[in-house]
Amino acid sequence: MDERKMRILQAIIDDYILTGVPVGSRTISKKYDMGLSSATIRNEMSDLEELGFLDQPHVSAGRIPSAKAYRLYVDTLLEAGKIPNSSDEAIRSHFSGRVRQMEDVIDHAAQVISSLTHYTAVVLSPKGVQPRIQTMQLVPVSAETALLVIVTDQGMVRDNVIRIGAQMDSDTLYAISRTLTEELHGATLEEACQRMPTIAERVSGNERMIQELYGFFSEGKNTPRRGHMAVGGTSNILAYPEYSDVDKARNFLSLMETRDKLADIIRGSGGMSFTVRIGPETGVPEMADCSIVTAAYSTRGGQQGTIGVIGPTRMQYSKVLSILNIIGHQLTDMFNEE
Amino acid sequence: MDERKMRILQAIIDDYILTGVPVGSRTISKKYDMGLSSATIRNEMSDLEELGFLDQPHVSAGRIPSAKAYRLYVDTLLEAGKIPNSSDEAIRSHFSGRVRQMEDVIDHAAQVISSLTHYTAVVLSPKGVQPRIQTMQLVPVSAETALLVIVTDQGMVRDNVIRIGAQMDSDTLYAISRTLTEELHGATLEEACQRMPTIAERVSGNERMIQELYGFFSEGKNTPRRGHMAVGGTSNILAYPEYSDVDKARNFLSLMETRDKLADIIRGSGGMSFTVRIGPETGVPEMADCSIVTAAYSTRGGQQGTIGVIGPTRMQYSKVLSILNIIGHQLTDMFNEE
DNA sequence: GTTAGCACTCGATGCTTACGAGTGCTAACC
DNA sequence: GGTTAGCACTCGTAAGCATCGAGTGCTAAC
Repeated sequence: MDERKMRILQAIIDDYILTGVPVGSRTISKKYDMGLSSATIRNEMSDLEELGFLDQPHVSAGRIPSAKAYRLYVDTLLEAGKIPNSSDEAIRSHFSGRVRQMEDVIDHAAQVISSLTHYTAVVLSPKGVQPRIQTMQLVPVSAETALLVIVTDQGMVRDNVIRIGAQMDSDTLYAISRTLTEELHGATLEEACQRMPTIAERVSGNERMIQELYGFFSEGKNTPRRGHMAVGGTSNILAYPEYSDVDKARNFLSLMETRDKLADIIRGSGGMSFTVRIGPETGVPEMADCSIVTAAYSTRGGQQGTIGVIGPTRMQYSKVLSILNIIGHQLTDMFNEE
Repeated sequence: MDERKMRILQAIIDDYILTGVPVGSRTISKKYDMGLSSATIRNEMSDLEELGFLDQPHVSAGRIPSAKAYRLYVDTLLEAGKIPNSSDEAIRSHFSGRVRQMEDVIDHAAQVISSLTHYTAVVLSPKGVQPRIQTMQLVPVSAETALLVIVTDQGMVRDNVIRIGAQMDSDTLYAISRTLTEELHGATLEEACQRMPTIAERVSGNERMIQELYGFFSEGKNTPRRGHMAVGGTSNILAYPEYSDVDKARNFLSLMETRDKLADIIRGSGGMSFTVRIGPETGVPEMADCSIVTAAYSTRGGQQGTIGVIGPTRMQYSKVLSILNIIGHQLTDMFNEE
């Protein structure tokens, strides 16, 4: 695998990413002036095919890069560490200065990424360390219900309507809230469950509410909540001829709709700062011709969130990596300064 | 337009909805035993075409119902008031008894509707009367930020992180919350804006917070928040041959992604309890071959929410209407009992 | 080692033909 | 007069077939 083969392979990948059409020897020798005739290229291509870097759809078509080729290509990109930070400013301007809910930011990020890349974008809210309760507060809603608001140490907010046994005024609820915060400050949901007996003692005469709280905690602890997830640009994939087959497209799109499965797939990347999974590497049959690129961002407290792009294997990896890099940093900055 | 024509038209529509293939005279005379020969049917079909109820893709194909035919069909359905309540129980069981956030219910409803109908479902949160503030509460989040929770008279919850000028402990925030609730109880967001000067006086020394509150109110009042919207089963449309054309499918899907536009379209139905818009009646070019069926549900306080189904013009109207009817009632019940 | 030349492959394109579903019309029938 | 059998006609679809050309692999000359 000498340097010339490398250059030729590079050219083939570039061309194929651009056009999506199998590329022939003449194209390479003319368009990317290598100073070599098509016949020579042909010989090299034959070698590259033997090495497993190229596939041939059929004899009289050109070659297309194999997953192995993309892998090499991407590894080279990543190793060189040359993820360009082009147009950094332009991208940053997509996020206005207004302080917002984390969820809004996540939704927005998915929009921005998908519209910049023209692929499908997925953004997952941070997750990692078990969140710990910082403050609890009950807000009266109606005679029989109250809103339970929990602020975690990560600054995340979670709320849920619960039934309270009897009508209580705002002050009573506040008093209970203080007690709850006192007892549960710093606790994970799991610990909160265990401490319920103590709570029940201190807040006596509210069995109904205690029960609801318990239900809420244990539900929260058992369903490892995937947190918030935003998906943008699902229809973008249809623009690529790889998915002009309606059945394939439908499979893909319905996968995008089963949020839990999708979240698992995206999270499958582990906590690496960058991950690129190419075609079969994704391990998902519906994504045999897709690649998934993910990047991590983090919030204060070390929780890790994931942003990702799903596109055809012939994806503009370099562009995607650079965009994810910038937006990942952007998000990290935003969540840390808050 | 005698009764026999009506029966024939009915049969044609039924068959076309079922198969999606232009239906010929022989099919009608055989499959739906009318006691008439295909020749007679042919004559009647010719008449029906002249009347504008049938279209002919080309000479040697069968006929397909026109939008006018569907309109007649649906009107008959609706007038007869015979929206069947079949399998009511089965559908109701999809909603468990647990009290939940309105948003969860809405998301869930979209899932249920799309999986029952196999079309695309849209659910919009209630809207109508300007919501009025019932309770306001500030919950400490970090040194510089607090979570502002607003409960409206409809039992809706809205929250937003705001910056507070200085560090304040929970009691201080609670005291301010009480003042805010006192001053703003029963106010719309618009009125809340106007009353800010009074607030500023009573809560002096917190310019930063006052400013943030004002920003929040005026933003909320100006962007007529579309509320929450859930979409389910967008990929279902691809199962119908009408959308096997990739370009068409892409247009449709990207329309489904531009949430604001979609919300406008669905809301375009007004507050009617049932609406059916067929093909061109939708007024949306991307939906020329689609129909939109909507139903209303309501919360205590008379706010109106909308549930809707988007599918091909040859939609199973009767089934869809019945499902929307049941789920609409279901939602109304759920939101009223709370 | 490189390259021109050439036979060969095989999908894509386009044309012709055959088929058949379905129509409209006419004439006979009840 | 409504109904129906019969038949010519239309037109989209599928199948068959020749053609084209992009691209290859191989060989022989440079």
